Order: sequence, then structure tokens, then C-alpha cells
Amino acid sequence: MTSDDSKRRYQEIAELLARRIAEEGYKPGDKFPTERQISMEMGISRSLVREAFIVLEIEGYLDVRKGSGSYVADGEKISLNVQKSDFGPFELLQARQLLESSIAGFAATTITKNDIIRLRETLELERKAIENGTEDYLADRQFHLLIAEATQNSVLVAQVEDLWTKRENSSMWARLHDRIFDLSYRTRWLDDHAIILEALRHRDSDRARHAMWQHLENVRLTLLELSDVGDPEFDGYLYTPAVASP
Amino acid sequence: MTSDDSKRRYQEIAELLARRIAEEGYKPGDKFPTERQISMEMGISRSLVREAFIVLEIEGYLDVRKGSGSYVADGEKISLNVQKSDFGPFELLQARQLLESSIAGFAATTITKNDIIRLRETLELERKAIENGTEDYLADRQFHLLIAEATQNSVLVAQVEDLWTKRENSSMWARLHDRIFDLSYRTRWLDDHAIILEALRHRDSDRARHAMWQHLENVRLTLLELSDVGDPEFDGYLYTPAVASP
DNA sequence: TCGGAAAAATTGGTCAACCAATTTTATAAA
DNA sequence: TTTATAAAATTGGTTGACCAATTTTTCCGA
Repeated sequence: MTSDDSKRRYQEIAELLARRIAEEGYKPGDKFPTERQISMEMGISRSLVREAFIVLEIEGYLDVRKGSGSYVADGEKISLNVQKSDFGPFELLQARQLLESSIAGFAATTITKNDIIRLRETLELERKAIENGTEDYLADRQFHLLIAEATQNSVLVAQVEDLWTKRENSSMWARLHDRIFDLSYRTRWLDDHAIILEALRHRDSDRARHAMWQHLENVRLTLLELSDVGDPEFDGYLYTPAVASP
Repeated sequence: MTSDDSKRRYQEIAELLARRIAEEGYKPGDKFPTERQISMEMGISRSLVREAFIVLEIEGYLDVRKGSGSYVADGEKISLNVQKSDFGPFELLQARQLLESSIAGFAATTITKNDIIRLRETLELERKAIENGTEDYLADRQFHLLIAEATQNSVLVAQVEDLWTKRENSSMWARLHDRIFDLSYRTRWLDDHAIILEALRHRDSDRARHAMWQHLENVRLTLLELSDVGDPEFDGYLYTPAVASP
């Protein structure tokens, strides 16, 4: 990951400049060198610098003002966008355990017949995938997303989607994906899902909350087992305790 | 928010193209029109289109390949970024009630002495701000964020930060901000925060969870009151029920 | 007819020049 | 000296031309 040829030029320049902001003691509101200054200094055209500035502006580092110059943005936004995007699997599971069990409990009070039908269809897709030995990652995701959608709260849906995106972007998860989706486990996840659906169908809030918690606890324990093999890849990913059972 | 003059040109173009991807039935892997095609079609220079493409590439919509063209990226990321970004205040509060009360309950089991000290300092900032009649929005945000940080789970911190960002970007909230931060209410929020802190200090999980729930319930009820004046601005923002008390 | 090399076309990448908004400086009137 | 105004310099905004990588087409030999 040190020198990626496929990386676009403006990205390299943007990273260079970002580091410069971080390391050269620029404070929010400070004036940043102009596009021309940097282009001359680096011996490249202003267009390239301009493209890099756009990246920095999008990422919240810079505030570009026509006729005036570019200024380092407020610290708040920087810390927000700079923050790490590669989360460990245990952190992610812990967050899901907390959020999704609450959502399941709430969804039990708002779920409609239609939601239940769609959940049942998704479960059927999972079952068939296991039968055929094909991939069912999307069905898994779909199942959890449908529960969030049953709350009829788009913020909650966005939160759950975000968790799955974080998982997909997790460098650690990529290595675990194949192992955790081993056939021997998948029937267990399917059973878990069936229990959750049953609780939702009975509109039993406590049972739904607990079923979701238990499901993610099972995944967590399995992950822990898999990582106990002595895999050095897990270095840096602290063991994270489960949230208490609801 | 219909036509912002201060918006940079490339952003407008990027949004136009993003809508085009979303609405014109582009599927992942589909070839997107070339920079030249779009520049001619829109009657602008290719550089502008190029800058917009960079935005779309960063946001995960496009995959740009030199000599070949630009292609619509994987569906996963798109759905995340295309989804609406303007949430209603009741939806947001409902989500916060669900997530933050769970977090508060969990944080009670993981909180350190240092966290409590920082929470106390933030509370003091809020108190002084009320005394001086100055703005204390940041202290409010800080208080809730510190609780998330006490869980030592960066995913949860990111989730809470995301909720505050959504709130700041909420067009509806902008109108309500001044009213809800009226002095007469602010002392109440301060009291709520003090109760939460007390529960956390005693490491009482149930009490912390309930205190956070009650705090956000109070905000919700106040908001409901304010909106009951017959404000037509609330059209389109459905009334959203509270989540059940934990 | 097929395969592969060469040539042409297409595409994104880079550049230097010019335009327009803003800020700074110079100037003159009060 | 102060202040209002205009000119100049500075800055980001936009454009068209040219460069380089990739893809497509052409064409020749087996």
C-alpha cells in the first residue's frame, strides 16, 4: 500500500497536502498557500493542485474562497472526516449488538404484515442459498435491513446501512468473510434469523430484542473462536466485550 | 436551498450527474458518458466535468479508468450516498432515543474516572453559558459525544457523530434551533444532563439508560409543543412516536 | 478463415492562457 | 488625518489545446 500506481495523481497530491496541514501546525482559519504557489513549488500545473484542493475541500480540510484564497477549515469537521474508517470486527459487532437489538425491539411494535412477508421471503432466499451452496451475503444484509425498515424511521435504516458499509470496508472483515460464511455456520445464522422473525411476528418486543442480541452474540463468539487459532492478523484489533444482554 | 450562489460550480454539476445516475437506471458496471460527451451536452468545458467526476469518484459513484472511460460503481456504496440526507427532527430524535439510551446504559459499565471528570467540565461549560446568556450548542454536543466515547467503541462514537451531523444538515432543524435553545428550556436540558451524569457516576446502567431516554423524551415533547403552534413549516414531517421507555 | 501486429480512434491526464471576483493599495477630496 | 473612491494586484474560475494510456479497428500473413 506504499506506492499504488493505480492511484490518481490528484489523490497523491491531496494526501501530500493533507499531511502538510496536519504536520505543519496549521490552525483552523489559517491561510493556506495559494494554488499557484503550490503548483510552482511542486513543479506541476495549477489544474492538478486545483483538483487536489477539491478533494481537501470535500473532505473538510479546506475552505476555498474565490478571489481570496484557501483557508484551513474548522477543527470540528476535520476531526469528523479524518477519523478512521477501518473498524475492527469486534467493535462493529458490539455496535450492532447495541443498535440492532434495540431496533428489533422497537420494530416489533411497528412491523406490518407486509414487512413480515418480505422477511419471510428473504429467509427463504437464505435457505435456498445454503441448499445450493451459493453465496447469501446479500440476503443476510437484506434481512437485517428489512427489520430496520420496519421501524419506518429512515435515520435508523441509514444507521444500519452505515454499519454494513463499515463492515464491507473493514480490512479485517475481508479476511474473515470466507470463514464466517462457512456452511457449517450458515445454518446456525439461518436458525437465529428464524427465531428473530418469529418474535417479530408475535410482536413480542422483549423477545425480538433478545433474539437479535443472541444472534449477534453467536456471531461474536464464533468470530472469537476463529480468531483464537492464534492468527497474528488479529494484532491491533483489541478484544471487545459484549454489551450486556438486554 | 434551491439555488445556492456560494455553491461551487463543480458541486452543482456533480449533483446533477449523481441524480442522473440514480434516476436514469444506471446499473453497477454500466458505462457512463465520457467527460467530452457531457461537456458538449452541457455546454461547459471538460475541466468542469472532470472536477465533477472527481467528486463522484470520491463519493463512490464512479470508477474512472484512463483510456477507457468512466463506469458506475458497485451498487452498495451508491445506495448509501444517494439516500436522502435531510431528515425530520422527530425521526432524528427517535433514532437518538433508541441509540443513545442504549449507549448510556452500556457506557455506565465502561466509564472511567477521567470520562466523568470531562463530563463534569462540559456540564460546567453549559452552566456558565446559560449564566452568560451565550450559545452552548457545542457543549451540548460534546456532552453526548463524551458518553459515546466512554464506551471505548469508535463505531458507536462515529454513529453518534453521524446523528449530530444529520441534525446540523437538517433543513427543519435550522428553523427550530433558536426556539429549542431558548433560555427557558436550556436550564431543563442542563438538569437532564446532570441526572444522566449522576447515573453514570454511580455506574448504574439502568438508571443511565432511563435518564438518557427521559432527556430525549423531554426534548421531543418540547419540540412537539413548539410545533403545535400551528406552524405550517412542519408539513411533510410526520409525527413520529417515541420509542418505548427502556 | 484465423491470428496477430500495426495503425487509428477514443479516452482520461496535463498544461498554459485568459476570465472574473475579491482584496489590497493608491489617490484625492473633505 | 480621515474617509471615500478608483485603480492595481491577487486569487480562484474557466477554457481549449495538447499529451499519454487504452481500446478498437484495420490489414496482412499464415
